[in-house]
Amino acid sequence: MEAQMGVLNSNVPISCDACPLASYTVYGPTVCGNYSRITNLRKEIRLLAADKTIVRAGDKINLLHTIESGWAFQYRTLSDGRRQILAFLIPGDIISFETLIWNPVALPFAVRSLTPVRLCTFEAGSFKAGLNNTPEQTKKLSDDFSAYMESLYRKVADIGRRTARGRLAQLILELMGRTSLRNLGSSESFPFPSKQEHIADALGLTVVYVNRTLTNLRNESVIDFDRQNMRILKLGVLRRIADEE
Amino acid sequence: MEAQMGVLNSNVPISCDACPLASYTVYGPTVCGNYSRITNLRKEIRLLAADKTIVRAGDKINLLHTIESGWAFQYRTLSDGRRQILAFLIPGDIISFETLIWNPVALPFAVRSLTPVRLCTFEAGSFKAGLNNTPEQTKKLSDDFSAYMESLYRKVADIGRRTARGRLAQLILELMGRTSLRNLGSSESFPFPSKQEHIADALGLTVVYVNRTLTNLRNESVIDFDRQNMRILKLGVLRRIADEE
DNA sequence: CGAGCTCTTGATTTCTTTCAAACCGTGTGG
DNA sequence: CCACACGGTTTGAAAGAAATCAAGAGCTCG
Repeated sequence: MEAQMGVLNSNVPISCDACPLASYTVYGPTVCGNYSRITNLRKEIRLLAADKTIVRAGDKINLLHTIESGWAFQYRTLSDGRRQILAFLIPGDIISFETLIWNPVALPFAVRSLTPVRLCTFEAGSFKAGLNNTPEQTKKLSDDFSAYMESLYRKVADIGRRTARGRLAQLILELMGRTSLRNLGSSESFPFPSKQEHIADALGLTVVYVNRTLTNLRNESVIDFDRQNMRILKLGVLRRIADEE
Repeated sequence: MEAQMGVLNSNVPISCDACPLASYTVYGPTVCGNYSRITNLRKEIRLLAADKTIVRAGDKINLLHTIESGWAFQYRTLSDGRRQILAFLIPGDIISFETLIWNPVALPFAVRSLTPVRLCTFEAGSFKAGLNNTPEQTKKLSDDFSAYMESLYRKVADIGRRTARGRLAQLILELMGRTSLRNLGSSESFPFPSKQEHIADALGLTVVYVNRTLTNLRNESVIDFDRQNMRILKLGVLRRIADEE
């Protein structure tokens, strides 16, 4: 299964300089110049099955997790159980930016594995201290944080103002872009291991309606998909839908 | 009009230690111990009429604004003009947290005045340098940022998962809480100078439907309101609606 | 006093949900 | 190796929530 995610299939920790994802992480620049600092700071590698809690909402975490393989997602639940997914996390992502900026914080969301995941865990304090303050490192941190905020704000606008088709198109394009940047997929096809239920929870829709909308797009040959992959057949059309609907 | 907001009605800049809102700002602790530092850092006071642009989306701002009186709001617009309000800003709020954390950033949202506003503007660089790093100051920054993020995440979940009544109740309670913390209102009544159109844009609804929902709650005697104020008549009921719907 | 907003209400349409059932692939046990 | 159970997907029919269209009422400000 991990092999399907295209990263690693062994349980043996590797040093960060051998990690194909290292350069994409928040600490990428630090790893490049000085990888042993990071490797030494790593506390452990955690292996988790699919659909397991990684952190709970309200936790005061002093650990910092990076995803080495597999997908996870941040979410909140309402008192009656309705769930809203705030973001999907893919290999190279950090579980919680807020912990990096100010710790310890009571997390405003929970995080759960979507597929089996391998997590690199660090202790927040020493980790932050270990981030050398090169201009590159600072910029990387800033850029990653900005991108995260940007996608969060966009999400509010999308959910608030777009139709189901538009939201879906936005989500597909966002994940296409993010997987592509990390060499996990291309603009034609990328891994998308989530169930339609997760898509629904991410877009503020019901599973049934997500299915209908997805099926529409498939019937129009805009996209094609199965349990594990999303294929974009007409990128232009998808972009138009994402922009206009 | 500014008098209605309960703060100031003169154009004359005052020193921060005389400002009734100073202790609520991000630099509150710094002002308390050392207000002259902040007052000296202040570049100018800007006066703006209602419905004027404060910053544009994409701007790389190196100025940092704090609201001294009046309301403003952060928003994004889609390509076809649909608008989503991301947050209302009230006296004591900072226009853009991101600028405080990492600058200069291309702003992921625009900000516009809702009522006439008085802004205290600072240069971002010197301002950040001027924030002395007392534990209190650090904590205040951290707390404010956490609260901001929390309300952002909650907004995603609310818009994605709640019914119109639930969203409205959430918004009213949030603003009740925030104005109350700053002595701008109470749990019974607080200033709420926005048009129903803004409420609609904040909740991802249409004006017409906001009006109907608002009218419902008024008919049920849960709230009462006019152009400038919101009154909560049955706090318990409102809380229940906010929680369950 | 009139022009122009904003708010309010009614009628209708569209989008999305809900409920229900069938379908499909996969893994499991006999 | 087949039957069955299970979780996820798909489809249909009907109900419900929210949007749209349209017009009138009420303020506010020049």
